[in-house]
Amino acid sequence: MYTQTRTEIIGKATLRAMITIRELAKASGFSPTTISLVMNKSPAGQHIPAKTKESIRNWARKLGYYPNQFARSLRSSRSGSIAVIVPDVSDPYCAQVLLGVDKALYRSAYLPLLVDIQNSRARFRKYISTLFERRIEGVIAVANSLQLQTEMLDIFANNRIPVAAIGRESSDARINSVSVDNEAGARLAISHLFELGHRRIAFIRGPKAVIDSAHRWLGIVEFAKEVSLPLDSALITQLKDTASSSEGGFEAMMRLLRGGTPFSAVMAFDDMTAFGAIQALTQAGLKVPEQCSVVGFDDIAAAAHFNPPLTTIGQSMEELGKIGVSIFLQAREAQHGRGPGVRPIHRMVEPVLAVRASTARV
Amino acid sequence: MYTQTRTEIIGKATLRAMITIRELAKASGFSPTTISLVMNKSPAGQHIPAKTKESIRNWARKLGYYPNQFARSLRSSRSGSIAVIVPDVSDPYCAQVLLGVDKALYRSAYLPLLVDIQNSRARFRKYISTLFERRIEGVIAVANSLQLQTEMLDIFANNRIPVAAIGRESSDARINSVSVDNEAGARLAISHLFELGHRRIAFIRGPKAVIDSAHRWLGIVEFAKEVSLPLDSALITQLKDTASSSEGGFEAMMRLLRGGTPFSAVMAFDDMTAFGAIQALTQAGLKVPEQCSVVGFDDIAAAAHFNPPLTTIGQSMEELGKIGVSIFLQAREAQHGRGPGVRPIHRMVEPVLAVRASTARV
DNA sequence: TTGTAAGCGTTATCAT
DNA sequence: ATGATAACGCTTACAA
Repeated sequence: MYTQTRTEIIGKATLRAMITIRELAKASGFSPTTISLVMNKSPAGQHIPAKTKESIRNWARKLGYYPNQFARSLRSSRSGSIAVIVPDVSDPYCAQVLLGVDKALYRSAYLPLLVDIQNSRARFRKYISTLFERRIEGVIAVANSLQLQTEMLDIFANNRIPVAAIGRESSDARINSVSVDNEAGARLAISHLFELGHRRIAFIRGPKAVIDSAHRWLGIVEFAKEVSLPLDSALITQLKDTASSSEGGFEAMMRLLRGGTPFSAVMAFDDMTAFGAIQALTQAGLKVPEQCSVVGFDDIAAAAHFNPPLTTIGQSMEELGKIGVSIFLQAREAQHGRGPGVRPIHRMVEPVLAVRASTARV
Repeated sequence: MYTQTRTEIIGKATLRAMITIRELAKASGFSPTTISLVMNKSPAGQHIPAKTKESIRNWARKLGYYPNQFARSLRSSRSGSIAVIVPDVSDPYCAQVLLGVDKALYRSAYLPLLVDIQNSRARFRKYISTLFERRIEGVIAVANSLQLQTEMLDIFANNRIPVAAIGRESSDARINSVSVDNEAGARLAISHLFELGHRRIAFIRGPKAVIDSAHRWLGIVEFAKEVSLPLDSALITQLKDTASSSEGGFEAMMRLLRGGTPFSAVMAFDDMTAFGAIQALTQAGLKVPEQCSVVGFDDIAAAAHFNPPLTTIGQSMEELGKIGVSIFLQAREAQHGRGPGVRPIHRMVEPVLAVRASTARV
C-alpha cells in the first residue's frame, strides 16, 4: 500500500506517513482547492461536476487521504474538541453520565477530551494548560462530587469557554448546569416507604458539604410535615466522609442499630450507601426487605444486580450527559450569534422511582 | 484581563482569544525565537540568561500565553495524542482499565482520546477517520469483549501505528498485548474451592467465542486431572449470549438447579455471571455461602460491595492499563530507534485470589 | 545571545 | 468550474 511505502522513513515519520492534499492533487490531477471544496462539501463547490467529485473521492480513498486536523484547526480557528471533566472515571455514576455525553457528542462535530481528575485538585490544575493549548471550545464537567467544585470551573468561564456542570447546580451565574431534582427525588423515596406502611423510618443523610444532601433533606422534611410523619432524631445519621461509599453506609447503619431505636425502613443517601447499609443489616441477622426495607438514590448500574436488587431513585445519568451536551451546543450557538447577551442555562431532570426487591410492605 | 478584552470579537473568536507568540514577543520585547526556546526548555536555549528566561515566563503568565498545540503539531509532526478504545465506558471492567491507562498517561506527554465504541462496529468504523485526521501516535484498546476484535485493530497496525491490546491475546503478530493469565486464574479459583472441601463443583463457562473462556477451562481441566477430581458434564453449562451478564448467570444457574444434580459450589465465568447466579440461588431459597459457595472472576469494583461480598479472582485492571501504556511507550521507542526491527510485546499479569464471603468450607 | 525567514497542511480569497 | 496565493501560529536553520 502506498502509505506503507512512505512510512519507511524513520524518526519523525509517524505523522508524515499520511498523504497531504498537495500530493493528492498531484496524483489526481486536480488542484488542492478543488479537493478541499469537495472533501468539505463546501457551498462554494456546489457547481463542481459530479464526475470530478467522484473521481476525487476515489483517489482520496485509494491513497488513504485523511485531512490533517491540525492544519485545519490552525486555519479555521476551530479545534472541534471539548473537555469532559470527571472526578473519577471508575465511579459508576460518572461512567453513566459519560455514556450519555458520548452518545450525544457522537453525532456532533466535536471530539471529547476526557479529563479524569481522580479527585485531585493538583491533577485538575495540571490539565488546565493542556486544555488551553488544545484550544477546547467547551467544558462539560461532572460536578456531583465534592472534589470538582464549580469554582474550579471559573477559569474556563473567565476565558469565555462555555461550561456545563452536570449533577450539581452552580453558584456562579456564568456556569450552565443540569441536575436531578433532588427534592422531588427524596419525596418519591419517602412517599414510597410511607405508602408501604412504614412509619418508623431511619435516614442516612449525605455529607454536609454536598449540596444535594440539603436538597434531598428538604424534600423529606416537607413530605413529613404534609403527612404529619414525625422525624425521630435518633433515627437520623449522617455520612462522615466527604465522599459517599459502601463503607460509610455500613458504619452509619451500625450506628443506627447500636442506637437501639426500632425502625422498619431506611432511606440511604445514595446507592453505594445503601449497599453498605444492607450488608450491615444482613450481618446483624436482619433480612432485607422482610425485616427492614432499604431505598437508595441514583440507580447506578449495580443497583439492579445487587442482592436483593435495590429499590432506588433513578436519575438517568445518561440523560444528564445528553442534556449537558445540548446545553453546551446551545451556549455555543448563543455565543456565536450575539456575543455578550448570553443567559445561563439551568435544567433539571425528573427523578423516577425504580421499585425492586429491597422494599416491602410492613 | 487582557484575554478577556480580546474576546469581545465575536464569531470565530473562540480560538483567536488566545495570545500568540508574536504578540507575546511584541509585549515582552523579545523575539519569538527566544520565547520558543525558553518555553520549550530547548537545549539550544541553554545559554539564555536566567534573567531573560524569568522575564519571559512572567510575561507569559501575565498575558495568559498558551502555545497553540495545532501550530506546534503541524510544525513538529507530533500530535501527542493516543487513542484509547473501549467497548463500553460504563462497563466496570473497562472503567478500571481506563483508570490505569489514565494514571500512566498522565505522567507522559500524551493525551488520551477516549473512543467508546459502545459495542458497535459501525461506531468503530466511523471513529477511524477521526483518529487518523488527528494523527494519533498509538492505540490502546481494551479488547476483552467480543465486540472489539483484534482484527479490527489491524487497520492501525497497517498504518504503522503501534497498538496495545488489553485483556486479550492477539492473533496478529504486529499487535502487542497484555492480559491476565487466565489459566492460572482458573486454577486459583478451583483450587480454592477444592481446599475448602468442595468436590461437586458446577461450572458456568464463558461464551465460546471469547478466547478467555477456553484458557480458563484449560486451567480447570488440568487441575482436575492433577487432583483426580471428576468433572461431571451435568454440572457444566455455558453462557449463551455473546457478552457476559448478570442475566446470563441467572439463567445458567436456573439450568443447573433444574438439572437436579447436587453441587456445593459454583465457579462462574466472571463476576457479573456470579452476581446473577447468586440471585438465582437466593431466589431458590439456597443461602450463599452456607449451602453453596460461589466464586467469580475479574474482581470488578462491585464484587467487594456485593451481598455477600464475592470471592473472586482479581486481575488488577489498573495494572493492565498501566502496562498497556508502557507497552505503547516501548513500542514507540523501538519504532523511532530502528524502524523495522520491532518485535511484538506480549505480557501477562498474575491473577490473585480475593477471598471474601461467598465461599465457605463444606 | 538574539533575530529573520521558511515551511508544516489546510482553507479562503481572488483570478481566470 | 478550477487554480494560484496568502495566511493561520509555531519551530528551527541560519544569520547577525
